[in-house]
Amino acid sequence: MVIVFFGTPQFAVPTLEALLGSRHQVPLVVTQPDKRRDRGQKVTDGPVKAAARAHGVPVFQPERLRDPDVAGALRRHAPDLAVVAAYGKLIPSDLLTLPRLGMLNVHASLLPKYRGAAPVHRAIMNGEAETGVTIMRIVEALDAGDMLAKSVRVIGSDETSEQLEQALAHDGASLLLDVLDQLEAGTLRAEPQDESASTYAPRLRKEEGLIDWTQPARRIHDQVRGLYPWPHAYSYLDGARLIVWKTEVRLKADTMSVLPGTIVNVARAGIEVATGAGLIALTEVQAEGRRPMRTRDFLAGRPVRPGMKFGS
RNA sequence: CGCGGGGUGGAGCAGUCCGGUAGCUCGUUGGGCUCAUAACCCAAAGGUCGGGGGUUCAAAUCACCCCCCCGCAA
Repeated sequence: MVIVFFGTPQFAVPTLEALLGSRHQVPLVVTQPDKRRDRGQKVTDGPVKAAARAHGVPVFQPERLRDPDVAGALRRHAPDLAVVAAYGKLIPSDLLTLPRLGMLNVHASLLPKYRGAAPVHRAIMNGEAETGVTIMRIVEALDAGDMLAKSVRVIGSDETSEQLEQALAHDGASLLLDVLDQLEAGTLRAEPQDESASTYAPRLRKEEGLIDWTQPARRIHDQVRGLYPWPHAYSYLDGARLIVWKTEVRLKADTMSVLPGTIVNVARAGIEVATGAGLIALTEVQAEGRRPMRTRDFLAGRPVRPGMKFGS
């Protein structure tokens, strides 16, 4: 089949590469316009753009999908199908029917749960035990199309969004190839989503990284790994912001009298902080202007003592 | 030219404003103590102070240029 690919971030790359390595043809990759990012406002290629160029596939970066030349550009390739993986914007309805067989989406959740932009991060932050990938048809409503295939994946108790997302990206890539086989064989079965069971996983905001120490240790741990590596969890110590990269939940019940956010023990293995329920040990942190480092190293040059308190 | 922070033995930091023997915590190596240890005691090795030229009797420290790292913002 001739397949046009839509995608932008790292999550989409395995799917793109799976298609490029398959018997299908990908004549065009559509990705978000380059943005100035990083300090110095440099313009750098996004992951999908870089991957497409590395494979010599033409890249199309329309400012707006509603622009008339977009449909024309797609039509020129007479696609049988379009595959979307984390493109970053809604596809206008008049484009959905442009490919002969419509458009499919690789979504990183077990739909109808976690529709939206940040399904992986939200699943971890909510302490889910498992999640997965769903291949669905794209319809006008966000992530509401009929489901064609699913794969389930267990979430490790210390797994980060970065690790989980990468794993799901590969699950999704191979699952998509299966679906394409079934599509061609005519054996595909579509299952409608149960609207009443749907939940929404909105885009992450920076402020969600601020740690609320009155939350239970388990929940803070989920927040830290869910927001890893972006936008990351943080707090304030001695008036300076401290990014928290890695934590461990400590099951100690003898510190209930200490105010949440108070450092109760300083050890090489981690700075133990009182929370709303239990202790949490900070094992990898990053101070302002510094690189991320193990707590052991952080402590070598800083006067951190029990009794000090994190602000929020 | 988007804003700001930083680059000092292997790691993390102090010293820089007010130039003049490079320091702290840890690690490493050797020795000691101990039933034992991530503990403790003694000793040692290890540094072109990011790079370059400049000012000076003298530069980690002052002025200038460059490189690299980090956060914010996007």
